[in-house]
Amino acid sequence: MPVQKRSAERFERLLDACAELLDEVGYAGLTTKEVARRAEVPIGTLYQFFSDREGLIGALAARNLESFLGRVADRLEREEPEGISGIVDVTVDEFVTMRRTIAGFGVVDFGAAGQDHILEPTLDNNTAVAGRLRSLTASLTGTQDNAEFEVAVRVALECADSVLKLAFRIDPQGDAQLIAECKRVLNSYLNDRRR
Amino acid sequence: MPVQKRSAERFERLLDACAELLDEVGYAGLTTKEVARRAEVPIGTLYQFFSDREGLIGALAARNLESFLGRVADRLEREEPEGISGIVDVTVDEFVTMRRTIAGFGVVDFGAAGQDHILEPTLDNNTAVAGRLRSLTASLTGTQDNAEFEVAVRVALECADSVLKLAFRIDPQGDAQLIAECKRVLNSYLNDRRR
DNA sequence: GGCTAACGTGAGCCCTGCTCATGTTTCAGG
DNA sequence: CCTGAAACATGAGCAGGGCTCACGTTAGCC
Repeated sequence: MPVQKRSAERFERLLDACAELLDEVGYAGLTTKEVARRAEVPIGTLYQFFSDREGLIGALAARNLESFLGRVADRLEREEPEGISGIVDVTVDEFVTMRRTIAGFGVVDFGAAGQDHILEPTLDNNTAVAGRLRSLTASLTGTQDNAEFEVAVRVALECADSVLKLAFRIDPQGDAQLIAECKRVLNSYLNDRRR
Repeated sequence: MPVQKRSAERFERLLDACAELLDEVGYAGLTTKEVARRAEVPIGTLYQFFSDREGLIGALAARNLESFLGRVADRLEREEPEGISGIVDVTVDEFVTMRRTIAGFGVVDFGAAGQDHILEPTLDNNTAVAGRLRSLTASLTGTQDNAEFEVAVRVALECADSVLKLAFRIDPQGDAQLIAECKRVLNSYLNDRRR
């Protein structure tokens, strides 16, 4: 991570260029040379900030995650939704909104497929996300924040991620029916689990 | 697709080598040069059978799909399981078995992530799989094979795929608790849906 | 045997990820 | 203001990957 001011700007520019390019050419088509060219940063500088191509994409994923958690935390605090389905609504809707508005979010969200352990070196990505989400929601639901609950959140997160990916594969704006189905899956599962 | 005998053998050897290598070096680390070397086939010949690297992996995914559908169809016919949860059991268990025994299955199953439309050019992979699974199960359940049901199968498939991927990320033999959770998700969702 | 189409081959082209030797800038402590 | 060291900047070039293509070999029909 850079500490000086110009470096920090370049760092952000590189992430922005990376996100844009992911939307244009996809994960496999992304080249570090083109990212550097877009950001108007020499290739050597890119490699001063990021260990390698995966590190670059991982940093983008981390930025996405922080942004997502911030937005969800804000809305949960403000709206204090009721019960599981309220939290599911907020979380899914916020994910959908980001998917529609944040460049590259559809390709890497919190970590590109196949490529893991980029957010926390010892955890796989969605586990890291689940951990953060769990501490966010446990207080709201009053649910015991135990091992059972942890598993439930992890499973729910995997399902949500995959069904929403499907929703956006069908329709670039996100197929409404499938977004509704996503919530249905989560509600059915999480409600059944509480017995 | 090759037609002569020696070619057909080489074709299979290439897929086998590809599957092995995927387990060893992962999706990103797979090189066509190494696949060809392993299969003792010149690199030019590989490109006579497969349009490119993705075509090679796509062919492996197609072979996996046929194998999976064959196994599931066999077991469903033989055991005639009761209700939704019976079918879920058989299907998930068969997937888990293949995941444990078929080389490369954990990496590509029916199509590597991010990379789509390799089984059917117009459909995304899991939609193609869902279509095949649907015609397999519709007769058994007596369920109307309608649009509603199609959506349900697609959603269920995405969830199953992602939760099982998680189960095998946690434990190379497949975490038993998460495999159970996978069935739970599917049962909760599919039962709730029938109302 | 002759002929054509299918199959077989691997040196090498082009492009990519990444490095590294060499400079330049920043800034704390004097 | 000076000075030194640490942080930052740079881009030619290397290693290695995907894929091609011009040229050889075989299969199988007449």
